[in-house]
Amino acid sequence: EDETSLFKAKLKEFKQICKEKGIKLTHQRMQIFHEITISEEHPSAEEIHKRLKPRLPMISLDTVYRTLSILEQYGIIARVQVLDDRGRFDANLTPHHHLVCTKCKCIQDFYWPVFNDMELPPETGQWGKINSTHVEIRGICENCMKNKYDS
Amino acid sequence: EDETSLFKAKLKEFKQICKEKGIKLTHQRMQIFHEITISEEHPSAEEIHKRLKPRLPMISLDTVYRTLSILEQYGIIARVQVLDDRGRFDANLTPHHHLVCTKCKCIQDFYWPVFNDMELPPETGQWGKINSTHVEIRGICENCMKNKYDS
DNA sequence: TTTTTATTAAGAATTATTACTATATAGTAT
DNA sequence: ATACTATATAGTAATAATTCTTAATAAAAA
Repeated sequence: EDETSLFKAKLKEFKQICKEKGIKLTHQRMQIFHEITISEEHPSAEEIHKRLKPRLPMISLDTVYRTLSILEQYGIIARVQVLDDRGRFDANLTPHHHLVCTKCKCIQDFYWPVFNDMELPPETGQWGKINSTHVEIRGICENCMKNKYDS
Repeated sequence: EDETSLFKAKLKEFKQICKEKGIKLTHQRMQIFHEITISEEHPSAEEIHKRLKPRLPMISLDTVYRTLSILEQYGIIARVQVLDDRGRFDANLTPHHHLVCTKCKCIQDFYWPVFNDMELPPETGQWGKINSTHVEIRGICENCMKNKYDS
């Protein structure tokens, strides 16, 4: 399918970067990269570790953390830090924004081309070198609104 | 000056809320409230604790955390969570946005009325109840750019 | 294949934050 | 002003997320 080809392209890019940067291409790294790439819900390191456990029973949490940091460092994935929660990761690098539920802490992507094309206010021009611009909307998701009398 | 009168107004609001909510107005709380209100650089709990230490040598870090949580809970201050860093706090509740340096982790406010008045993309309408919309720009601040060969 | 060097697993250490508990204090009634 | 009661505090212990340490292992280079 399309998803698979997208993943293959990403994997190729990943292998390329590893070669360029002299990073060893280990089985664990490939698996972690795969897991983060196919998932949509911005998982945490611990979540990824849990998902890999059945296939890689010996994989350590530290390796997951380390690998995610490296992927982030080389711009292959992005770190999403919202709320007072654990760090979470996102392999979607196309310009997008986040809807964050302050109750269940779910994160949903949304796209906003009109925003992406906007000119930033002049005061930001003197600040330094801008790398990313991102909108974070906080609120309560529909699902939590429905279950407001829970717990 | 103007700053002082602004602080006085905020303090009055704070006292009012304490009275309404049955929260006791302690010396520590007033001092913590003062410190967060006069500071511009979104200090962490630990930073506030450090700043209060000379005046209040016995103040515990736990009290600072607890008080900041209460202030946040009652909407008197806001929590700013960026990067993989500790939580930081902001007494500026007027709609504003953040420039975040990924190197020194400094946070600078900026204002963008044009953005505030924009209509959000339709897909966000179905998501749930929106409480806040905030732009986060990441990059390297001018100061870190200058000192790029440091450390 | 052998050597070199980076990476791994496991668990210890660290850091930010929260919980616990006996004492102290604010707010209120006396 | 004094006493009372509930809440807040300091100090310390506990927890949770993340990073560090080290000996063993695996990938890339020779």
